[in-house]
Amino acid sequence: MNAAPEKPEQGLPVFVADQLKHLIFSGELKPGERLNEAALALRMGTSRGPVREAIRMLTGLGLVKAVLNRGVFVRQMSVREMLELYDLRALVFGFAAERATDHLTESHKAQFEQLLDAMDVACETENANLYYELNLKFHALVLLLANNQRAQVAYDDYVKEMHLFRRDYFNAPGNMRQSNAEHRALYEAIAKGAKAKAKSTAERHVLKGRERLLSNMDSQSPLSVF
Amino acid sequence: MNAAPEKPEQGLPVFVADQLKHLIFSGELKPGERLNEAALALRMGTSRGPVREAIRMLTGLGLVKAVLNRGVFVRQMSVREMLELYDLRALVFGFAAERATDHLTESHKAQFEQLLDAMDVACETENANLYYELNLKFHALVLLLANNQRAQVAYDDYVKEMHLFRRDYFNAPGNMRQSNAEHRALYEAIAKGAKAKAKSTAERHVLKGRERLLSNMDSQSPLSVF
DNA sequence: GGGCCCTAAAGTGTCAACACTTTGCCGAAA
DNA sequence: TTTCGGCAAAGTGTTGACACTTTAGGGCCC
Repeated sequence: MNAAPEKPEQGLPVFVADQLKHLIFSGELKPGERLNEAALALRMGTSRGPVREAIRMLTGLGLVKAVLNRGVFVRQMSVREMLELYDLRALVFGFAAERATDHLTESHKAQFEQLLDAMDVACETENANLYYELNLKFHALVLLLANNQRAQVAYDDYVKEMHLFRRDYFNAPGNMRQSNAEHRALYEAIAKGAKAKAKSTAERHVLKGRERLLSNMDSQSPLSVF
Repeated sequence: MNAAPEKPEQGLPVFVADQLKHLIFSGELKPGERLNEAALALRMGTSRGPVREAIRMLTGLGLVKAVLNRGVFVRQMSVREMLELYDLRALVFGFAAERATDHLTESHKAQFEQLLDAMDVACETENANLYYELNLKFHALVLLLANNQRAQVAYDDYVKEMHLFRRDYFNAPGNMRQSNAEHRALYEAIAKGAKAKAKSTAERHVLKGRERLLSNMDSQSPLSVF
């Protein structure tokens, strides 16, 4: 159960921080939950010092929130924050799609088509997990082609951050086919060099997720909304 | 010379981190410079523990970079990073300007006009520092009206982060008048509710800064470019 | 039975000491 | 003079101990 004694190659705090990120994004540490320094130190096989430093890194990244004398808690995203995040994600994805038209090579085209086909297969076999993975790769490829590293990590952070939202509303598959149709339209716009089309298609593709969230909110318990 | 013994109200690490941010953004700690834990601890009147934790927060924020066993260094921005940052800043500012059309009140209009007039005065008196301050407030007001807190802090971070660029190229005033003309055009577009116009005007306004940077790079020593 | 205070346990905040790594200096050999 | 080896100083990495705050539980009074 102990963490792997693998790589203090970059210092214990970094190692612990990576472990914690994994615990958070995998859902083992749930939003709102408190992080116990002593317990974590024991689990990671270090003293509390490196654990505290790791936690401070996460506060800088906005993954946890510290309250004086009471501990640090995994950040909880409100609906409002989630909606705002969708807006920014759509913005950056649109930006990336527009730029991607300038750096598309044959090799990239092949990757795109391979991904699209694989996602079609995932649709037909109703394999939501696989589709999710491929979907991430598709988006990552667009961001890569945008040739703007800063935008790339920003988008990546946005996606990761969305995992801090409580999971209940967040599992609306079934529109995989619809989603992949949008992917194809986006790819074709990029391949044609149609910048404006690529941009608006990409933006709308992300905003679809925002709308899904909103309609899910309406139909669910209204007390958790604000 | 010692830091004010004012507010451990939020914990020493947070206090130290704030001090460090101030040292960095004020230029007292220059990009590339190393942070000496013991010296800082002495200066802040604490032990090294809280200093280390504060530094880890800054690494999470991307303000400093740690190298194992060799210390942490104030981050240095390359030209490429600076250009990428301008792109994102333009994107977010355009987004904000578009949204701002939806939340403009009479009170805000008054604030805008007051700022614009004050900037005109700053232009005529060649008061670059004052213009810079007012300019920040103008942009902040647009972001406030966008009604998206996440975009607001993102934009703020972008602006602060640009201070990590070496200062040499970064002092091209003289186009204050031109700049304020763009401000006026942007405000008018927002006031009219012309979303597309507001968006494109805002984007271009920021990208002007990017172009200035590029032309400055061309005319200066070519060895620092990459 | 319900509410209040008091106390012990748990947990966070801070510190000083120790171990290890890097850096700079000095002298000896070529 | 230059270079290489090694020693000492400086600096970072980590730890365990101690102080303080919060929390939970039990007993007492009303």
